[in-house]
Amino acid sequence: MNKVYNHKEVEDKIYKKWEESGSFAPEANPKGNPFSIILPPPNANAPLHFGHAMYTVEDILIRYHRMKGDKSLWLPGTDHAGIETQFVFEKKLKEEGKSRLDYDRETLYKMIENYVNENRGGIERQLRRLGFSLDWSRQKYTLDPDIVRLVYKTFKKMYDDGLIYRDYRLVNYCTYDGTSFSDLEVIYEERKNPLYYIKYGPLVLATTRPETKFGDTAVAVNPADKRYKEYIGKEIEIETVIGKAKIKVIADVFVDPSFGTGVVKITPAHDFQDFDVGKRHNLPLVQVINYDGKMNEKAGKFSGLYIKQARTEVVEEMKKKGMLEKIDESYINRTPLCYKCKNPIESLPLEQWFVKVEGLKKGAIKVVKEGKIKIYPKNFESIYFQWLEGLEDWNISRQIVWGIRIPAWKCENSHWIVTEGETPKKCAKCTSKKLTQDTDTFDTWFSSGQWPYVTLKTNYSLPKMGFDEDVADQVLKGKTKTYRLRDHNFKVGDKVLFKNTQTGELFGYGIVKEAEETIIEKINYKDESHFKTYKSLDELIKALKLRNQNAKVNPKTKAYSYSYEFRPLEELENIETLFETFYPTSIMETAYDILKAWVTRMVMLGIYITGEVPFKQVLFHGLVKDPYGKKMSKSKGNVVDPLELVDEYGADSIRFALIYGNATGNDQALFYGKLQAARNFSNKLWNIARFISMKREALNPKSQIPNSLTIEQLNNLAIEKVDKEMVDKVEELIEKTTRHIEKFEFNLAAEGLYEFIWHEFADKYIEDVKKRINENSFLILNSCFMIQLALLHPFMPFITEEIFGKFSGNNRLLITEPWPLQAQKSTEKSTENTEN
RNA sequence: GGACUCGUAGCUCAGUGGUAGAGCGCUUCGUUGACAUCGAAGAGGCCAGAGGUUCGAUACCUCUCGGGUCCACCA
Repeated sequence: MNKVYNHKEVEDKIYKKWEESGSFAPEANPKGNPFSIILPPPNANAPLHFGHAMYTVEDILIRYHRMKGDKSLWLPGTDHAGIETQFVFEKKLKEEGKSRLDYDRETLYKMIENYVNENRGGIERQLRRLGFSLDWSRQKYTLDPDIVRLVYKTFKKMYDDGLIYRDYRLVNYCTYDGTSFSDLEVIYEERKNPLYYIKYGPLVLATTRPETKFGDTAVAVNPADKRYKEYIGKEIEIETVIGKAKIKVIADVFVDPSFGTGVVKITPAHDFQDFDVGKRHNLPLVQVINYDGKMNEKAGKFSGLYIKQARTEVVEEMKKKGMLEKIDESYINRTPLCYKCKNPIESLPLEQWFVKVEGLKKGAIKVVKEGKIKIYPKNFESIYFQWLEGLEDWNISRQIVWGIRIPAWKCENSHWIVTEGETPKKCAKCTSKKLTQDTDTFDTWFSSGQWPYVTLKTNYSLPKMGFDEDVADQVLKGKTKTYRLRDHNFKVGDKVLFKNTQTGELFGYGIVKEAEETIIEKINYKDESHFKTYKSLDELIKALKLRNQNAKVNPKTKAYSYSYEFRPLEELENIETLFETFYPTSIMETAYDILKAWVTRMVMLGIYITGEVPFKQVLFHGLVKDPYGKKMSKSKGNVVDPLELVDEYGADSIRFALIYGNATGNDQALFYGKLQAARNFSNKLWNIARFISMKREALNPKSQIPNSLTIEQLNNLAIEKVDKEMVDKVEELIEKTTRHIEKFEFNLAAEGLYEFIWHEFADKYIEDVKKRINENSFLILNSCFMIQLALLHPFMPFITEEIFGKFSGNNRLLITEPWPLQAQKSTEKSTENTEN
């Protein structure tokens, strides 16, 4: 062993070992209680940023439960991130001097698809480097055909249940990006917007939007406002920049008499509040701004001008005609902006699909109130409730191509036909065959809001067998074939899924018709390996003798031959999926900043589709800021690639540093000192291991010294007072670490381990035992350390696994070793306690 | 306007109803075999301020001040 621990020599090797052992899949503990976490899917369009390293919390939980013997599933996936991705891509196009309008829908989609696919592999590599024990065989992507099919189904069901409706309403519309947005995607900024006092016949009103004047269908005053009492309900004659007009004066309580002059113009087509007022008073909707951000023909001679230009020119004209009483140039208000491009968001009337949230949100509130979902840290509960209580119907239409296209068609008579994805032949109402599909796609959160359900529902619990393209083709043609496999031990009648090795797509399943155990020989020939099968070991030896080779047969050369009866893909839907075992998932662990956009939607949709909550617990972690405490963002250029730091400090140190000294749910700034401390800690571990292995050799190089003993065995072994105390303290450490992990106090668990291993075990105990080491004290020393390694494994998996491997020497892996237990309290002792 | 959160050592942050903790930094000392990515010893805090509850508050409650975040959205 080297004096200094070198993570670079260890990490990739260990990760490969884990993967090859199949430990990441729930099959590692097939009989345990199910425990599952779905990875919050990162956006597929970009590499991970440092904040994603906080997934460490999930890995800690998964590794802990796996060691406890639970059937543990951590399911990875990526999200197509509709608007985010298309926005990034369009920016790229713009840099190349092009625009999305240069391409038709299909071409643009393909281009974005290619762009995204380039990044997806990178994300996977990053997650592996951080040591995350994700079950890669279950990986999912929001645009996988089987996922999309389920999303369609949900939409259809909601439509049939009356939970989805189409409505002509105001939406937040970005005329620059050409799409509408949900309320969550609008940001506000304080801006100086001059307040114009305009003469409206006998009245004067104040507005920041004089250019929308052409869309006014009323002016409003407060019913209690004595100044304007005489005008209420009457029509007044006004002068406008495009001639004389008449307009109604209405009374509505929403008008604040103290603002401006106490008179408001009502433009139902371009203001959310006015839209509501318009509904209350039956006012017509006059749209004067088009979706391209220009004034339309209703604006007379100003039509064709962009909003900003139109405003300037309208004001000029008003000045000329003496229609302006005054301008308050210093007026500041909060202007709605597009969260992506920062251009002003317009309120425009548009026909869209909406989700009726009333019932859904009540259900989502109820399950948390009833404790069916528990939220940690607890204070996020109030944010959850607050958001849901104020939630209004959810606009799920997006006018972009990147995403899941809405499976709805409109016939020539404007009837809508919603399907589960298939193209309808004719309209059900008027039998018209002239149908056009809605060009919009779903809001990304509509699909990711179903993530726990769809990922588990499209993953089958049967084992998967990969087949090459040509073999797959043969199987598809219905030929029964025999295949040789090394890793499985099936019986006749077992079912196996067939997967295309190249594309990863499932193409059917097979039932084992014949199964035979064989011996295989691996022959390396010109960089390629071939396998030869023999019926028995004797036959193999005979063959080798013929070739004048020595018969060195590895026990792993056992193989199994099977022939399958092929069954088609369509039948897959009737096969048991992971859903049955793992839904509801155990914990949803994510950054708190997507509580509203994602967590609430998963709860609403999860309950709606499955009748059950999608997860039993929600655990929030904080954000990782840059070293100055500022939020990391691409535009600021302070984003840190986790791989850079993994290279420098090792994955274990990154993981440990993120957990240590940070209370669950709190933000933290990236702090290099802490990374260094964590790296020093791993070196400390390494040198403890080095010391112990040196002593092992010095004591008795040949004899079999057991690797690990339980606390009970150690209790019987410890004679010296220091040893006894050490065993007691280790037992206490087991209790403490377990308790802290169970309570999601990962920082306390990590701090406890750090403190104990370094300052108790190394600084004191080893220093003491050094002078008096013998076989007995060595056993205690060694076993206590093995227990500490196991406790530390979820936090620092690589180095603990590496040391464990060096000590145990056999094929056991720490990742699937049992979690250390305290000594069983003897009945005698516990009666004593109760008597006291 | 509403909600949440933070204020503890020089810096970054844990923590607890009962003598105040870690990492980094700082001071002094230590080179023989686990480790200088180390060890030993040490300096450094009226735990933002005020009031209340309590035998006792840094912790619980109220208010004030000062950071941060989120929501609503102003014509």
